Amino acid sequence: MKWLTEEEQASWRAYVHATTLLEDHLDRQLQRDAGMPHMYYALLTTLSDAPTRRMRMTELAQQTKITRSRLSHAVTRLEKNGWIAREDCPSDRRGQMAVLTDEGYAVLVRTAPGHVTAVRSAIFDRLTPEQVQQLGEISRIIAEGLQPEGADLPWLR
Amino acid sequence: MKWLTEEEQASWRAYVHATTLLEDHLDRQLQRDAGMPHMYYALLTTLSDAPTRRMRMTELAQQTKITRSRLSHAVTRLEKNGWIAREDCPSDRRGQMAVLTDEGYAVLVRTAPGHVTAVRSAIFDRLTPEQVQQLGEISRIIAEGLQPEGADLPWLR
DNA sequence: GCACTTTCATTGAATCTTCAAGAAGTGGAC
DNA sequence: GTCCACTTCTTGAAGATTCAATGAAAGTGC
Repeated sequence: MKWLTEEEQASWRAYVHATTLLEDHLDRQLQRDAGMPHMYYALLTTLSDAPTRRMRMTELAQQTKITRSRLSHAVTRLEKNGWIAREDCPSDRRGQMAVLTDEGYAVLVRTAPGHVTAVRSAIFDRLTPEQVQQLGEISRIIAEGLQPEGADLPWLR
Repeated sequence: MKWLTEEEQASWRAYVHATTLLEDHLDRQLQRDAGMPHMYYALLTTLSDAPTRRMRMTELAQQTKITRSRLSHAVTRLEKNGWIAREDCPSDRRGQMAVLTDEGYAVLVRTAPGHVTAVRSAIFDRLTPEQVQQLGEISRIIAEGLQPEGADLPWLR
């Protein structure tokens, strides 16, 4: 059993603090300005990047790294807001498509600038270009290690 | 209004993915092995580092970067587990101390190795020493920017 | 002492997440 | 075609978090 070195402990503590504060900060910013938490906002942006602004539930869950259950609940809520609609999947009768509505897209258009500003001022305005690159690389390594990668293993849970 | 560059976007996406997956992973590991989510575990470890294993509520909230409200609810739950006890603060009658019980300490002793292993294998075993240092530095910069620092400004909320 | 402001900590309601269970469809073996 | 294992998505209940409001004590100015 190998413990953490002093340096590792310090980095770990700093990481936990930073992620806690940042999540809190962005959730609050988006709750105030867009009426939803950050994860819900991420669902909308992910959909908006999809070819026809729609995606299978499972794929949306995979791309946003959340469980299907969580996604189901979230979509139910966003559907009530009129920002997402559900459609049957034409090729698989078990499937559902989540569709970004025009109204949902409008919310995104309206709130994206404020959100980008929040992200910028919390992170990118404070980091050097090298650090931005390092953050990306480190994040990719960590994320990679936590994903089954192995294609069709149970991807999460 | 300045948008994010390609590189910034990529780093941001990777960061969100990594933190989502990691939080999920550690919450699950600790829920399974210690019967509590990561944040609750962090409360116990923070207390265990304190001089007499006790701390004022506000200070505990500050050190763990959470709101007092969240802490109140968490301590209520951990009190039910018998892992934390509340004591009146001798010097300030408004105050409460959260005390790590022997039972709570025992849980920590029993589960710390497994948790450290989980953290190691998810992060530190995958990063070079330089990257560990970079992660710490980047995290400190981000955390610093999100804390009022300004001493007695409303520190959070 | 007295009014006023601030701080400490908690509470309840609404919201969000997790977990386990379950309904329905798919696809392969035979 | 039938059986069986697997995938897709949803659901309800339990637990966690947020937000606004509150009571009580401490500090401040006079």
